[in-house]
Amino acid sequence: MTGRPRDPAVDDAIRRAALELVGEHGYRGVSMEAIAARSGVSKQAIYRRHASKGEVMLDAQAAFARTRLPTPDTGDLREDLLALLEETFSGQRGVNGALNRALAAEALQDDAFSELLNERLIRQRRDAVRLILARARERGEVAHPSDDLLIDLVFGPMWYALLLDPGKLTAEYAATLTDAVLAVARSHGRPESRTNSPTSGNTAG
Amino acid sequence: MTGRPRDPAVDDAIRRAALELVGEHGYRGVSMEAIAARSGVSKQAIYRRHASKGEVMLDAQAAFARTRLPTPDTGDLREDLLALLEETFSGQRGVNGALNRALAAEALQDDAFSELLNERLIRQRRDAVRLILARARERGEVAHPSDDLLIDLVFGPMWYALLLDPGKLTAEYAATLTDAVLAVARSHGRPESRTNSPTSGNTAG
Amino acid sequence: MTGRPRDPAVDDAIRRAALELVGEHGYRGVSMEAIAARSGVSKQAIYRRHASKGEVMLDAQAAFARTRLPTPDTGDLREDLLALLEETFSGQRGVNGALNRALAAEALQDDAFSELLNERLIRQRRDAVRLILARARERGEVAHPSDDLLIDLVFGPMWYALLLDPGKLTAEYAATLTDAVLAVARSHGRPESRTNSPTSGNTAG
Amino acid sequence: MTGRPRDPAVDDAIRRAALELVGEHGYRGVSMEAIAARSGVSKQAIYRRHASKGEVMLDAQAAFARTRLPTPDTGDLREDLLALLEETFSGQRGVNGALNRALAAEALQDDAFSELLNERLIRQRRDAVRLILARARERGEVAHPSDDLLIDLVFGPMWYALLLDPGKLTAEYAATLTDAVLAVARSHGRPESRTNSPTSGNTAG
DNA sequence: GTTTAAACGAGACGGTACGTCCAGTCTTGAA
DNA sequence: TTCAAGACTGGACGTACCGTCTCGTTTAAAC
Repeated sequence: MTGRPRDPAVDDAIRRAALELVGEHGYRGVSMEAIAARSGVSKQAIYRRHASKGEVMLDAQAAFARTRLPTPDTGDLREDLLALLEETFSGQRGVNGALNRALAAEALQDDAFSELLNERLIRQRRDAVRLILARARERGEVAHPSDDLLIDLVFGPMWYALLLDPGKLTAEYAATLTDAVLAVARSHGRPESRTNSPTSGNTAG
Repeated sequence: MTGRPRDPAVDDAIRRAALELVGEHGYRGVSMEAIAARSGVSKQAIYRRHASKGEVMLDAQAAFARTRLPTPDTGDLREDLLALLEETFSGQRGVNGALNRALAAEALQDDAFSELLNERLIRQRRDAVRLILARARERGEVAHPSDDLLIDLVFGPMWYALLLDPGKLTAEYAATLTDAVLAVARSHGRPESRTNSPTSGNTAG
Repeated sequence: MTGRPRDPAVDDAIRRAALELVGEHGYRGVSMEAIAARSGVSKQAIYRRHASKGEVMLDAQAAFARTRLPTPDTGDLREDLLALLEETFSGQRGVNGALNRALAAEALQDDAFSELLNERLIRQRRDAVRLILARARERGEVAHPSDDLLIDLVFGPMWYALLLDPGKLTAEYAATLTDAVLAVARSHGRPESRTNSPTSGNTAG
Repeated sequence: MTGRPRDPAVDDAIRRAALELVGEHGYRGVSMEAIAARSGVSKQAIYRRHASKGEVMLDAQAAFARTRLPTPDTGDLREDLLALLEETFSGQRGVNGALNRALAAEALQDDAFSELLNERLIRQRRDAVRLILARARERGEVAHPSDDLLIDLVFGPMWYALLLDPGKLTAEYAATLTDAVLAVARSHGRPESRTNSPTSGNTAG
């Protein structure tokens, strides 16, 4: 009834092989077959744990990513955001970036996987920003009513860059984007009058 | 030296079959083999034109998209942007949306294809926004120095939504996003003084 | 290290399908693809066993031929040879003959396959004749020093007929050829004196 | 109505390319496509002249072979035969041998081609031997009633060797085979009594 | 200790698609 | 009408993975 317990070394071997192979051949160029061969593990053992290549990769990624995720708290929204963005952007280089792109690719073609990715990776990042915003909101730095939109403005351009030009994710771009998000955060999220009369402020009063 | 010229009817048949099949089985469920069978065209003929399934789809998509692409000119940035976004968002439903997601997935896994996608699809959309921004800038509606950032703020969240939750792309989200972009456009793109005099809040008053 | 053992039923299915298809469409008209389809076996499974269509056919042929191969022992060389030749010639009709011709064709174009054909089919037939000759030699019926030449005289004309006119392989031709081989067997394999004395004709008298 | 006449240079180019390619890649490894490419001639031009690769090769071969074909007339059957066989055997080396094997392969799988091969190549060789035999018969050197059988004994083993072991076609084998044919030629083609009584000669008397 | 049951490697299995090659035909423009 | 060029359909090639299925062996908990 109990049977032989799963060997944790097998899990590790799979993760290790997966990451190596992505580094060498890209996500596309990796097959379950190759992971099995490289890891010295049978295909059966992999399929016992993961339903698809995507899940293998997500597992490998999560095992790595779990360590990080800082939520700076400097008392200043701009500094907090900037720190988070710089950290996040710089993490999109190398194998890690390749893996992220691959996971996104998988999610784009498979709703169930999209769900999974959201749960295991995306949500945590969004929550980190949400926490920063909550603190800033208490300090009166945020006028905009929707955290979610602000978060979209943070990560949307990041994934967009990952899609078209990963090289764009520099510290400079992080700063530019931070300032843009700040501008929105300070706004009320409703169109101001375009007449620009000095009394426009009164409409809110 | 001349040889028999390519038959344009073949190009059309390929495009038509590709779109039909994506509609029926999704991008994943389409194979070059199936496209050839459905279109009554030989695989050779397809490979002569396109290097991969992605290119076939991109070509089919581009042939459709070429017809549209409105650049509203109402004399008001908010209205122009909103119109474009609503139009674009509503175009991400159904087969077209599925196709866009698939193309993005492909681009995420293949740099060469990413390039191609940029050239044939992305650039045109960005240019449409760029034109709208240029007109608004002349009218004094845009203070932010970088068109590119503003454009990133328009399309970044769109692709981000396509990745995680395509259902998010409603007219309402278009409006919310438009206002956010406007807020940034009106800003100077540089952080406001953070000297944090207790009266700083009054500047808005 | 052990792995799942090969399924002998697969071997059989391949052989059966191969023979059926040769009967229906001729060797030329058979493809690996068709063998796989007809046998309900994957192409992989076939290529795991055989490197080419030729090998598949040879295997099928050999599996059949293995059952037969009589070596008559009547105590008389002529009768033994005649029986073997009649049996062999009559076996070159219908599908079997077509198959033999095809195997020969394959061998003519591929040295490695020639080798294989020799090992698996030809050698056994030659050995059958060799055995007959050995017994006859003990009885003093064979003067010619070379078994191999005598065997060549048996099978050479057979393949030659298969090449140019398979219909020639009648019982009558078997008899004629048998007598010719006998004539050589009784000779010493060296030219008789050609001193050409006018009386040399008398030696036969 | 007359149109442009065919360019004989095209015929030559085809033949030349065909022979070159057979030499380089073997008959198997030659395609109409390759012949066209190598010769700088369009596929159309080839198909206008020849119905198949086999016919191209037969044409190329015939253009070469037409020059030779000696029918020695030394006044002695053995010498005539030996000369012919040595000449013929030595001609089966190199490209020529490869071509002959290929033509045979083609004939084995295609009755129409077999016919053609017979007409254009085989018949002439048989006739050469037939002529030699006729002269010998007049000199009383041939007792056997059937020229055709004797000819089969000459060429059968040759093709047989070509099939299984072309290296066998040495001058020595030519001699051995010649002697065997001679033995048959001197026989009556009917089985002698095996009792070997000295009176056996009388049965014919 | 012995059972017992699951995990393990190896690798065969039916499928499906891949991207390539060649056959034989057709279509262009030039000679 | 031929010619070189090259597009065209059709079909098979041999390969690569997929996810599943035996095999024989190993391992640890339950008896």
